[in-house]
Amino acid sequence: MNIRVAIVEDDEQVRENLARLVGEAKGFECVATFSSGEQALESWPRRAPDVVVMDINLPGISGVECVRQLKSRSPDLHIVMLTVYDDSDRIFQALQMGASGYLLKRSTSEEILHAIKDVHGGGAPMTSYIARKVVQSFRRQGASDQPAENLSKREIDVLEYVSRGYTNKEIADALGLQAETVRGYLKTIYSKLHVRSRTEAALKFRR
Amino acid sequence: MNIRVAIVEDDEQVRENLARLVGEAKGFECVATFSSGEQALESWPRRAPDVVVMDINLPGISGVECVRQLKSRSPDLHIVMLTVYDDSDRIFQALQMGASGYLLKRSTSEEILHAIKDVHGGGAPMTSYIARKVVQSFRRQGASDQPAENLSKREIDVLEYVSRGYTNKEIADALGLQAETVRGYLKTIYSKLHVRSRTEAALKFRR
DNA sequence: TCGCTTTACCCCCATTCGGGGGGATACCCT
DNA sequence: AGGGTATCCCCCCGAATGGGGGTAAAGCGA
Repeated sequence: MNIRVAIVEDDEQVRENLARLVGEAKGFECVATFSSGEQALESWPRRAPDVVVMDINLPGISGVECVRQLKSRSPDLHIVMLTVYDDSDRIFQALQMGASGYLLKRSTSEEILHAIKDVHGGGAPMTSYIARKVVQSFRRQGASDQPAENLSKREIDVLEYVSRGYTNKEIADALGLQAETVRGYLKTIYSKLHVRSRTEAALKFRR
Repeated sequence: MNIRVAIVEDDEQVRENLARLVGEAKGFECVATFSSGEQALESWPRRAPDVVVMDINLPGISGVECVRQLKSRSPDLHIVMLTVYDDSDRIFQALQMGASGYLLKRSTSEEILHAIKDVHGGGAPMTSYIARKVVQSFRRQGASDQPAENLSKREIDVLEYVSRGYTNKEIADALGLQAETVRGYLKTIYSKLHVRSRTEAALKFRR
């Protein structure tokens, strides 16, 4: 029983090479190749592949978004992302969306086939370099869960209103402050929570 | 055993009248009066009152905010709000913050004493006029819980990114759209969810 | 008394956002 | 063929937001 593999990759060279590698290897089978996320989502085979090898950097819709949609259709799908850079933000996003493994594009043929076999068996393959990035991403986000309480009383007051969808002016009215003061608190809240918008802050607070 | 009552009301006339009413009535006792939310929060008696009568419209911090802070200190506190207008927004806010009852300022002495006795016994007294406003508020907010799914596929895609704290531009990149298109979707999302900001939409989506 | 934090306020500035208009396809249903 | 809906794009505008500075008083522990 071959492992059925699909490939989503815009670079023709890389795509062809991957397809040939998978097609010729014993125990593997390349059932589809796509040059964009849109194409993959449109022409997705009725009989789903076992593993998808997906470029994280696609033109049009991103690899991360493509992962999100594929996983919502086939939750059991195993997806290996291909990355060129140490793009830890995107790596973390893809993790959240349900990707299982990460490879650098310059991996060897053996590493690639091993990774496909690995995710198919439920593993989470990634190079040690990528693994370190992933750990860093998790730490960055886990770190803000514990010490979320180095916020001052007043900052928490403000955050509570933010997390109810209030505007700065409404918060100022509710707390008897100037709108400028509320903005001042928000700035320190953002830096303490490591976020860049009120929506992110609200979501982190209402975790 | 008297019902221990505290009063928070900025208008001296109203405050005095209420204090006298409560102080002279059998079974009631006025243990504190405050002319502002700030004063109430600062000088809150160590021995908490049973019931608080609170003006919803205070100078400085609002009655709603005062309710929020008092309830976070004493969750068992029963609070009756005094309202002059048919301010259904504030009424609903105070409800969320933990107030129990609502009175119009022009209520009779009997109505006021009855309301205090009522909340003390676990009731939720309010005039029929206010009750109707409350029901309306609930309907406005409950209505958007059920038919949250008249959103189109694409709108849900956008909303999912919004509820992860993405900006419009980031969403556009992820979905392969123009930022203007994302804004267009957001506008219809807001009207369908009856919200006015991405933060509110995100919170409602992640209900 | 010296730092330190907290609270509260202020300025500028570029970008983003929200609300109001439009459009243009395309599809489905009747 | 007409009505409805979904998708995608565009304009304007004023307000809100986020990021960068800053000041100053009050409180607190060392």
